[in-house]
Amino acid sequence: MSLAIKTKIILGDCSYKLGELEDNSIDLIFTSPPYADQRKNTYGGTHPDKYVQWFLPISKELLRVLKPSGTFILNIKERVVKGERHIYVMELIIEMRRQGWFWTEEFIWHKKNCYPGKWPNRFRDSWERLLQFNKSKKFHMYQDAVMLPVGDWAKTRLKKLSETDKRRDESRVGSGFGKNISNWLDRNKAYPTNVLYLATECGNKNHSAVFPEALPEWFIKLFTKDGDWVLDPFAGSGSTLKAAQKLKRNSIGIEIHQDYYDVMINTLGTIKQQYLFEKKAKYETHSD
Amino acid sequence: MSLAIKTKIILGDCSYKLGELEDNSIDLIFTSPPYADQRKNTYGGTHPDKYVQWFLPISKELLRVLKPSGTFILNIKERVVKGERHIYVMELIIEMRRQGWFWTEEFIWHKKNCYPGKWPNRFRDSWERLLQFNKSKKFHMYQDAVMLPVGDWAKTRLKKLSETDKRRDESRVGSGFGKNISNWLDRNKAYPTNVLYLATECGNKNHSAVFPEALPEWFIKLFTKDGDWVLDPFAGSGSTLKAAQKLKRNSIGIEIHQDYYDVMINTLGTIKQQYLFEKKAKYETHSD
DNA sequence: GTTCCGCATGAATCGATAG
DNA sequence: ACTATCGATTCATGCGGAA
Repeated sequence: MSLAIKTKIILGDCSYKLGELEDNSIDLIFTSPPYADQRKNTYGGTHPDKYVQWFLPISKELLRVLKPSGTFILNIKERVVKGERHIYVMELIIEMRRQGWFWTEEFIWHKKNCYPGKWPNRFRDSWERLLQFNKSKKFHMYQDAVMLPVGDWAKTRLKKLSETDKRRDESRVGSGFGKNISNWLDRNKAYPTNVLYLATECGNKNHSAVFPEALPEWFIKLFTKDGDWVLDPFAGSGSTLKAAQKLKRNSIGIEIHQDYYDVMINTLGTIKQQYLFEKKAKYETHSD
Repeated sequence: MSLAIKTKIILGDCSYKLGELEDNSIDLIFTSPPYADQRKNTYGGTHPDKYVQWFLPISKELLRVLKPSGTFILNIKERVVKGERHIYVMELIIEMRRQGWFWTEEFIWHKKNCYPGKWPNRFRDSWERLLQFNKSKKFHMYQDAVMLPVGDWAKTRLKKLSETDKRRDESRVGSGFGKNISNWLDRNKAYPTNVLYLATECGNKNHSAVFPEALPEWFIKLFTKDGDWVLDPFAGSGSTLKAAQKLKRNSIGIEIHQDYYDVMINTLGTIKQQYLFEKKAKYETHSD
């Protein structure tokens, strides 16, 4: 038994590939499916009127693979169609509840930097939904893992201190000084709210992510613990998996597009699908 | 003819009192109806399951009284029922669209200071919906009225512009200087987004408002001009009407509760319902 | 090494134009 | 009439090169 963390990437359509995963095996699903008719060049693009119909079979599979104590976070935003916000997200929530999901909460991602533009009838859209669904009303939530510094005054000081602390932590492990710092930090921490104020990461990489790594990171901390299993059925460039690795969680990503798959293989250093099937080992939950 | 601004307050249930208003006469409806089961002591308290059914006749009347160029802003947030967010807001949006409303946009009120509290399965709720509905796709919007000072990005640019301006000033004294300045001022402002980051007003008063005055103020600036008509069918302590007065808009408030009605009468110095009926003058759109 | 500046770029949306 | 494509608009961010 080692403490090795697994990151498994599957190339293919999650509509089919989810069938390979076992029942009640995933602790957190965090994903951002392609929005309706968006990203046409990389994904097919689903018409807004058919979006719910397309997504429901997938969400049914997600319900199957999720542990009863697990959580599903769905990052989504309805687009504007003919001057109106389309209602497919509303309809999806209603239909997923019929499917057996509990719609526990709606978090908001308030984007620091949103897309530019000016229109006579509309301002720039600077927020997205992070819908929390659960399989049961008893789910795991580790609130202490995402506590925040209190107030603006503390924020600036904490930033500097935490950076200093990091460096010290690397050079001198267990010097006793870090403990003082952490005590000081604890006293100045508060629980966050259901609004996340984060910037998008844009213009840095070949395949830029649709959300910053801090987003999955926050939810992974909140809803899982070390060694738990995280799933992203629309893995894209792998932000969710990267965050999971960083936090020592096992993870599975499914991605239909070869380019993104390659990016993940190169970036994450993973157990590939081939390995899985050659060994006839599914994503076993025990460690090697 | 004077430029006097009218503020009219009607005591009664808006389900009935809206019938007294003329068709196509209101430029902006801004309201925050009693949330489901939330204010049992002051209002009847509508059960979440019957909320849509209760609200639809009211929204039908609102559709009638609104000008085709007008806007309806609905401040609402679904409550948690048995560990889940209830879906009555989703259902309401879908049903109001069937009624003929366009669901143009969803603004978010991101609360700077939200209610304290701690629960094992949920963080504090720090946002509310501000649903924008329209009667037609051609509605009035005065975006310049709500422009904001630009952030850090502009500061650098501003520096450069002022330098350019200086050079121009040196080479051509007097000519075109004013024009440059006005460009400079214009560029100092940016359009806002669809997220409003405002603090709640702490309940220092007897009848605390459910939203800060800055909230209706922002939408009144954005969707009306001087002398337009603003309606709040759930006027409460009168924040909407106060903002309308301040901005020189005519307004009508309907309030079912005597206490709140009295507060408004004392605060706003208004034309009362009695006056209206004695004179047989409805809320005429011409000024006195 | 810093700081500063320029520049590209993003889950966008509208209106006009073309087929 | 209905869909498809294109240009214009616009701002926070991060990167790279320069001072």
